[in-house]
Amino acid sequence: MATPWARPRPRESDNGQVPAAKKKTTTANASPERRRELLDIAAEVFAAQGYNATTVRRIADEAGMLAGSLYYHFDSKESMLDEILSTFLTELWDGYDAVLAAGLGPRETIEALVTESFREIDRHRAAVAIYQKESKHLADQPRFGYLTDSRQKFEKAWLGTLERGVADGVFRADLDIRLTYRFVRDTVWVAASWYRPGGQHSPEEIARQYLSMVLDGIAVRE
Amino acid sequence: MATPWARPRPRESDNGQVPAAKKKTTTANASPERRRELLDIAAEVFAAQGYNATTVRRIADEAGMLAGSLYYHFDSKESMLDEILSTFLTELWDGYDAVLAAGLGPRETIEALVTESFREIDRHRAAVAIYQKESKHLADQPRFGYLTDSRQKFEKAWLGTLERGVADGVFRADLDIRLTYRFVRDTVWVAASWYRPGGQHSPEEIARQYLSMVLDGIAVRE
Amino acid sequence: MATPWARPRPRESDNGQVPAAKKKTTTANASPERRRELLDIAAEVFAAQGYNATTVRRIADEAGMLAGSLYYHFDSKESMLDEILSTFLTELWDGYDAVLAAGLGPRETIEALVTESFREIDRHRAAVAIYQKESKHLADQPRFGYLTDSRQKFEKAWLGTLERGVADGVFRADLDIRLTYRFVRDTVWVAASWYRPGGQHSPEEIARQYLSMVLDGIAVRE
Amino acid sequence: MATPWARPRPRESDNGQVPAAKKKTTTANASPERRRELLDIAAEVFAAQGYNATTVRRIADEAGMLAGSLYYHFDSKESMLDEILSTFLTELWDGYDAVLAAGLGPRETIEALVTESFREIDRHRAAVAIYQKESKHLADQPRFGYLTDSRQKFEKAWLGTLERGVADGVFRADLDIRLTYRFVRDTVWVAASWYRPGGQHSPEEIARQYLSMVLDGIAVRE
DNA sequence: CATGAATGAGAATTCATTCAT
DNA sequence: GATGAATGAATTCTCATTCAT
Repeated sequence: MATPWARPRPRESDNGQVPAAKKKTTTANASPERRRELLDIAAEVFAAQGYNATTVRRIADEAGMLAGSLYYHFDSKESMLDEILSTFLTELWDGYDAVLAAGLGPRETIEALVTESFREIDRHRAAVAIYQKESKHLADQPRFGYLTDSRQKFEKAWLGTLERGVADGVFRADLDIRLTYRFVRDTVWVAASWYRPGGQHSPEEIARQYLSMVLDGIAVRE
Repeated sequence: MATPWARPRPRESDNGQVPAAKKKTTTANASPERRRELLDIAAEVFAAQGYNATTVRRIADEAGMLAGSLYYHFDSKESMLDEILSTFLTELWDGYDAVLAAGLGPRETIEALVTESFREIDRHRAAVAIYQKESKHLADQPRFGYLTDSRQKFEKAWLGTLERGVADGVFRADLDIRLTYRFVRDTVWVAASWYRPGGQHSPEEIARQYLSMVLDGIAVRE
Repeated sequence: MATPWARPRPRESDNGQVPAAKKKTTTANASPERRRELLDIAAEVFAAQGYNATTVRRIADEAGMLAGSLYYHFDSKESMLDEILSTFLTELWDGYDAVLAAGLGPRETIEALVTESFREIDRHRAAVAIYQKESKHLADQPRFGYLTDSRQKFEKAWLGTLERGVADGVFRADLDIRLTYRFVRDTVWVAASWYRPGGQHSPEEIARQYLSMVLDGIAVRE
Repeated sequence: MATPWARPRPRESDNGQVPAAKKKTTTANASPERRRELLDIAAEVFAAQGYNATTVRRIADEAGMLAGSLYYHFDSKESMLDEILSTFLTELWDGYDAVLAAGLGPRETIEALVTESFREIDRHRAAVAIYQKESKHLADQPRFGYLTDSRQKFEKAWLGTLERGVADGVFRADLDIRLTYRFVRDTVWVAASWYRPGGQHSPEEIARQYLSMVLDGIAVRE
């Protein structure tokens, strides 16, 4: 499902009237499966070493090919990063939008968003880790403007839900609401830095424990 | 005060057997104040752009000198990073050790550690941000082994306190203790990514709100 | 008809001693018409962008195929260039030789050569443009030695005619004869840089005007 | 003297309000003499091999340094080309403008322009040769827009003078005036391809002979 | 202390070319 | 005949670092 914040990134056909021969046949010829494979490899390395510290050669090594060969599939190192992040965000918003459209109460919405977030971390661990580390400075570049768009929509969704919860009396009113927002937000996403798919806890189980802490605190109630 | 985890980092000579002689006597002559100034500038840029993405020229520009001139003050870009991080950790542990030596109860210890952490974030924002972003992959290098040491000591302090709290019945026993540890740890440190010194809340005030959330949760108690 | 200056350019085997065997039987199987088409396309692109700046992919794009597919028809990019130039020169010399064999007077010979030249420009505009831009540095390579041969034969024909004209008293004797040669030669060939076939003037008309200027000058005779 | 067509290419200081440290200290630090030296070398190689076919390493070799070292002096290979061409055009127009401002008759203006052109060829042989070979396709790029500007101003000056000459009855009226323009223009500039400074003829002498041919033709007047 | 001019080891990227299908 | 996927060498450019002045 198309989400409004995701800029349309033309992949295959850009033309329509262009004199045929002009389209840059360069990139994106390859089969989607191979692209996916290579992007998964790249994401893993980016997440582990950081985007800048990752050489194209390293990715190619990991994929069992030569550095130059990657350019048959992708325009540039940056476009790999781009595709990794935008694919992740598209799927994330597919999930979030479904949650937000469900018309749940504030507490249930927060619960559902947290759970959905851990599911995304489970599915896109590498992309999430990259997002955490790189999004801030990438957002400056026009190409990655959608990161800013997403961040804003994200804030609106979470902050709005928290405010609704305070208004409804289900969340404490004595907290700085923006501080609370950051607390909840970070609480969830930082998990990407240590989470390993296939561990002993399912994403849902982790979500449950996190929610328990965030909602009820870690102190024993006297 | 020297802390046990901080390995003695020789500035000039790293060897141990070669008396001296050939060493490039160049570095580290400069006045300590100038060093501090330059390191502060470097830390700011490292934090903003990431260590790898930061060029030595950029730092020099910011300091109003030419890239080569930095090498009068420092051996290398890496040694700047090293000094920034180790200085920060030394001060952090000065504070933590004082807290841990005070013999407080588990809840009070957690409160004191969180408060101390926000004070460190206030004082070393840039260094903390760098630490967050870079420490994981730096820890591989022998030179930055102290990062691993610190991390372990850190885990022992926090995790131990939490366990003591569970045993004492002041923290909930129904939570996965390691998950809880990560939750609290991340909750505090991630703040460095958005915290700006001189904002409307003092570190102590932020600590209080965070503690309130972490300990009691954000949901209203019925 | 084979012209003496055109070295016999073996297509398949360039050696002379190795019988055959290992040769990549690939190339030059294609139908002559397809070859021609592709060479015309290539010539157009070479002329427009320069040989070096032209990628094999660009040519393939323009021909509606993939870069690799060109290698079914040609050994290499260089061999395309080679064939374009040698074909042009072969035809040029067919024309020139006919003129030179006609036994005309110096002035009529010059007129006929100029006219023939404009006809060649009309027919091989792209090849002429390529020749102008690239021949000087290509001439170094053994493969393109025939460019040097052609240039020398060319000089002999034109310079000789001019000298004969001076001796006969139909051309001015007060001019540096080599300077005059270059003047006339360039005067004709540079036209390839702006000439467009199918324009308002026929090659013969352009030749007439050029000749009028070259022979009589642009100033009004008092 | 500043000429209107020459876009102002900021060299040293771009700022004024920019936060100081931001200015890209990268390039153009070097002493003007060294820059000149290197540009002269580069121009020579560009002229001989073509811009595209010239590697940065080749230039560096010729200059006795490593390829990377060139980047202390220049931003890029392209910026070298840019500086070579714009310097040449600036000087050319200094000369042309002086001629055009002198208020001479059409014939004398043409004579002066031709003479000035040969002087420029004498002084900037390499730049002229580069201009001839590369200007057409460079003109597309915005960075080299001034080439188009110059070409237009050039055409206006020469074509206008020719038209004035026809009107005044000093040039023949029976010639296609645009054809004549190209004839004269090319006649002069193509000389750059064979001219070698320090040869047996001075630029003025060559100009005189060329003018004699262009104005009076090469045929003996009966 | 700082500058100016380099070095040299990569880095990303390009491109002609190959070859199995 | 043509495609898809690679290779591998070359190219431009970057940057930490050095060092004589």
